[in-house]
This record gives sequence, structure tokens and C-alpha cells, in this order.
Amino acid sequence: MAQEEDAGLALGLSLGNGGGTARRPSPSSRAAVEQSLTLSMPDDGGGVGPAHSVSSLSVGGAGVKRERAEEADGERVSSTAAAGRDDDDDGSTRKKLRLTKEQSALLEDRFREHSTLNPKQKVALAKQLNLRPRQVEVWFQNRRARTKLKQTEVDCEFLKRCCETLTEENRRLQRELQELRALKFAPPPPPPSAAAAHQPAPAPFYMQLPAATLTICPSCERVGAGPASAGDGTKSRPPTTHHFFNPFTHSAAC
DNA sequence: TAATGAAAGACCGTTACCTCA
DNA sequence: TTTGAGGTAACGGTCTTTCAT
Repeated sequence: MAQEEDAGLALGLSLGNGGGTARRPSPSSRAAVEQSLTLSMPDDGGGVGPAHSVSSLSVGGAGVKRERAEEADGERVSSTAAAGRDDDDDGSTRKKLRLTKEQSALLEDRFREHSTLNPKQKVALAKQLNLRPRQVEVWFQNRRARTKLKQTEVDCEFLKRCCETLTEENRRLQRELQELRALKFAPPPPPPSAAAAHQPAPAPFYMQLPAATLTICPSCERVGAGPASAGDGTKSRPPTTHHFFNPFTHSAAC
């Protein structure tokens, strides 16, 4: 099982990179998700599940597309598939077949080789597994979805850890800054020499800013300030030039 | 050559069924 | 025996790409 997950993760990375065959979804496929989300009916009806979606409206007619696909596939009905519809079989309820261990194992093997199948491979694999091509297709779709979900969980964990690390680092820097300020505004030392006395030595402007507004770009080593500091008109600062430091790559996008 | 519509295939969210604790 | 949760096969909707017209 762990082996399966490892394989899944590795493939998930390649999927995230755009793995797949010729027809690859573009980033805008996210729009499809958003659209289907907005298509969901807003009333929750108090049910435990999500709100009724458009797809749920056609539950009664489930199987129409499948039957069409079956026809296109040459109406092959495998023994296992037939086992799923051996009784009553009025077509109104969808029977759920359980893949055998052997079938699952072979599908997993193929998935490890390639997370997508071309039509020829699909038909051949279906024949080998005594399944309908549509079933093989659905299995691969679901498998890709599971892989992606796992990868998302891994990414989420990673980001959480990064967040914790950065929070801790931020606290540390805040403490350090406070200590430095305490040193700076500590009671003056014994009178300095006259040469130094006539130099007021104003603190750099960024030292007077609230700590939370200070940012230092590690790449160009310039000190930037948050939006609150730009309104006094005394400084001619480039407008909203953000020196964003990416903590994950340790690089700055200057 | 550009516009257009159909087909195919991928992804996504969801549903429904099955298994098991 | 019942029940709730989790896993997963199957579905409908939507988008993008390809190809023929």
C-alpha cells in the first residue's frame, strides 16, 4: 500500500507538471471548476451532502451516457460487468462493480507506466481485464484524481510547515529588533567628543518605522516599507515596488 | 486563410453503492 | 442488527484541442 502511495506521489508530481497525453488541460480548466461550483444550487436543504448540483438533477437518467459509450465501444459486456447487473436490471439503478485484485493490480501497473491511456491501449487493456473500455477510462480518471488529491495533501502539509517556520522566524526577528531598539534608545553614554557632538546622526528613516512595516529584500538588500509609510511625501519612493522574498526558493522576485 | 462546429478526451465535483468497524 | 464513515466506481458538466467543412 505504501508502495502504491509512493508511486502515486511521484506520478502526482509529473501530473502537476502537466503530465498526460496530447490533450492536456490548460490552467483555465480551473474555470470549469468554478463554473460547476456556481452551478450548484444555493439551497442546502439541510442535507448532509453538498447542495443539489446540476448533475444530481439527472440522477434518474444515470446511465444514458454510459450506454451510449457502451454502444460506441461495441457493446462488450464482461463477466464482471455482467455480474454487476445480473439481477433485476431495469437500468434505473446503477450497479457498482468491484474490481478484482488482479484487475486492480494490472491497472495500477499500467498507471505507473503512464497515467493516461490512448484509445488503443485502453481497448487492449479492457480486453485483457475483461472490462469495458469505459470502465478502464473511468478507473484512470479516478486514479488521477486520487493521485492529485494525495499530492495536494502533501503540498498542504509542506506549506503548513513552511508557515510555522516563517512564523517562528518572524518572532525571532521581532525580538531581535526590539533588543536593538532598546540598545539604541538606552540612556546616552558619557559625553562624546566635540567632533561627534555636532553631528546629530539621525536614525535612518526605516529605523523609525514600526517593525511590522520593515522588509528587507535579501537579493538587492534594500529596505522597503509597508503601505503605511508611503504617505508622508518626504520620501520619493518608487511606487509600490515590492521586493517579494520567496521563502521556499530563497530567492527574491525583484 | 479564417471562422465554425463537432468529436474526443481530460478534469472536476458529485452521487451512489459497497464494505467494514 | 443497525449505522455511520470511508473508499471508489460511475456519472454529468465543462473546457480545450484537433480536425473537417
